[in-house]
Amino acid sequence: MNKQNSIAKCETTVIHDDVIDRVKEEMPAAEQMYDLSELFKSLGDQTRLKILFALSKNRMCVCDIAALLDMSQSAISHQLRVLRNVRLVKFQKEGKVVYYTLDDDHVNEIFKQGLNHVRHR
Amino acid sequence: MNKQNSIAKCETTVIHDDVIDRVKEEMPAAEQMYDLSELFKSLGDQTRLKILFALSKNRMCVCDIAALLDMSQSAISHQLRVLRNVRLVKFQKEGKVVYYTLDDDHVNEIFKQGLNHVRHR
DNA sequence: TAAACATATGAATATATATTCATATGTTTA
DNA sequence: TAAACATATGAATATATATTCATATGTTTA
Repeated sequence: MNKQNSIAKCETTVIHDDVIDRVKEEMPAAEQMYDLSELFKSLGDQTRLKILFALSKNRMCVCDIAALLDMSQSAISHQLRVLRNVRLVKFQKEGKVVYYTLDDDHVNEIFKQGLNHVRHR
Repeated sequence: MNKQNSIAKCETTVIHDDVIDRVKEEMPAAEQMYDLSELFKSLGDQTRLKILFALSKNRMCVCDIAALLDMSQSAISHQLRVLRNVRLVKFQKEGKVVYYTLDDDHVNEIFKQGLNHVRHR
């Protein structure tokens, strides 16, 4: 009841119906929005950012990354899975060692833009 | 004890000490990493992405956005605060209405790169 | 000035997620 | 083949966060 009221109230006092209609049509498909949010979500964590930054310099095995970041092997492995899921990293097995690398160069571009924004205030 | 053991074990079996040392030096400052992760974190949510996308098309007031996304005014207001905190949006008051706009063009660039990645598989 | 209104915000709640712990899996080597 | 090892992963836990609800704040208008 409270919810209904406030929505009704809001709808009647909307300032620009025309803008809302137009923007609604231009809004990207729900699935793309979802994928995009998953991608940025995966970038929104210091541990994963550090992993990606490290991999942008060199391929590294799980144990290397754990040592670099002073974190447990398990924690790194879990985070690498997140990065794999959004295709930010890929890996090659060499014996029992698994080497991770960046999947493509988009990451570096996104990084660059992000740093631009952060530095620019 | 378990933790100590596993870290010690890992350190002795690290594959590339040289790489680790070098990458450690090249790692961006902790504060930049933090800011960057906060920026991407703010992009890692569908509601906020939709808000940003909408604002890239037109300035809109809070009530417009709530109507567009079919969400409560409060929810939108809370999310706008997150976006303000990372300087992705700014606002102008006109009477009792508050119009929000994108703070700069970086967002659009980051968006574009993100969509490239998502579409490219 | 009082009422109407747009927005902001604190507290509560539900949900998502990062890390740990224990252990499974698969490969190499003695 | 058994032991050593690198990595992956499920369950548990602690913490972060999105939304709701109630209400405060500040502006306009009757």
